[in-house]
Amino acid sequence: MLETDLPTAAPRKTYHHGDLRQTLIAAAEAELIEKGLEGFSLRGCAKRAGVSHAAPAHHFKDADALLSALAAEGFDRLNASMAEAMDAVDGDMMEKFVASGVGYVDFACANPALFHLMFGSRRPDHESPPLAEAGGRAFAVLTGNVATMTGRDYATDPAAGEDVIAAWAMVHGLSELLIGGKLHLPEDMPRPAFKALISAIIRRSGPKI
Amino acid sequence: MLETDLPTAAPRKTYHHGDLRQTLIAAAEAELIEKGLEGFSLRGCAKRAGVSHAAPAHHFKDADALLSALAAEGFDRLNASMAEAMDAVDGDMMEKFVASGVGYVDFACANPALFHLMFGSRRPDHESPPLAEAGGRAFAVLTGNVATMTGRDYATDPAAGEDVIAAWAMVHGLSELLIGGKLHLPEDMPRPAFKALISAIIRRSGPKI
DNA sequence: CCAGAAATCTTTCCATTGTCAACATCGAAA
DNA sequence: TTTCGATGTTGACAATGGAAAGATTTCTGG
Repeated sequence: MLETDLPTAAPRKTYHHGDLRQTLIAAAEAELIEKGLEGFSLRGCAKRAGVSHAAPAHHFKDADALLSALAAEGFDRLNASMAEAMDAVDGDMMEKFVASGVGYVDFACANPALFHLMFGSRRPDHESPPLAEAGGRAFAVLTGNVATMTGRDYATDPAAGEDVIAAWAMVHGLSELLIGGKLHLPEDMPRPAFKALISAIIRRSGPKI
Repeated sequence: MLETDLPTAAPRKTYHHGDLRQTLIAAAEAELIEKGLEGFSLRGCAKRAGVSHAAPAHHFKDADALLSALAAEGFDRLNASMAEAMDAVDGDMMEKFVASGVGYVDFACANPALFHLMFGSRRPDHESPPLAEAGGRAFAVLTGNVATMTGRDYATDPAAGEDVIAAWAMVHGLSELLIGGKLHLPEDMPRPAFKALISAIIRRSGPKI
């Protein structure tokens, strides 16, 4: 194992850390990436942050609360990934819709452990306001896109439901299968080919307009 | 909490259990259903089976090996659910294809904890022969259906890849979102309406023939 | 039928983990 | 400056997975 740039203990001068809360969230992500959610340990996070094993308790009620905060941050980054992908495209609305889906899948592939925490775990408290709101914003991107394309509003028009569910299920299923290693794509598949494949598949799920 | 029919300790007469291996797998599923994968404990399984906490070691290398065996059983039951759904339909191949997808989603909804173990956890050893083979059989159902409909073989024709991936991603994404509580379908949605919705969405992912 | 071997189960022990309680240190407001 | 809340540390506890060693039963070869 060579040099890693993941956060690690850096002996500090002051008794107080200064920004332990944020440091712990970063440490939790590093812990998640290295050990996976199954091997995640709160004491490991504390060690990475260079504090004693009980220090996190002053910032997070328990280990799950720390994971909740990390998951909320994850949803914000997922939103950013989708927004960035949409902005990078200037075509019609359908193209932007597909691009946002690619952004969703890209985020999952780039952050498998985080994605798994966000969607595949009951450890974070998904009802906690910060997490629920961040998740709601991601959902809003999707419903907004569908509304723009079809003119149907998810909130008021039940007919929009099928479009929204289909689109979300498709990008989510792709993400889960890819990061779960269930799909064995060619190892050396170039980025453009990968993008084209994902885009074509996402297009199938899109609303018929 | 009222009466439960989940396996529980039944004091035994003999020193040897008789069929501890299978009993432990059943106990593991009960443990999973009640506590979730996060709260799963090997000692809890042993208690359910009515044996000491170290007894499982004689049948499973470690806790993950027990989960692997349970996951393999899960894949067999997933296969059965898909096969049953297909057999219950006598229409053209597309209808059977859609039915198998509904069987996939139904299995997930009926066994959320097991499904999560099978697809959303790194605790089972997915390379272990029993598990890998059971998973392979499920995959074969899908590729077989696509081949029957389109005449393209996944193994030899790369063009079949998109069809297979799209179909699998769609049913898998639906399953994950439904059991993750992310999709808020009307609580009282009747079974026929639910089935129609799922079928319509699966149809979108199907091959164009 | 019987003695040894193998399988199965139990008890005991240990390291790790999350959490709690008690105490120490620091900074900011009164 | 003093006091107090926020932040950090140490020590303890119960629960857990796993290893080691002993107890009990079953199997197997003579």
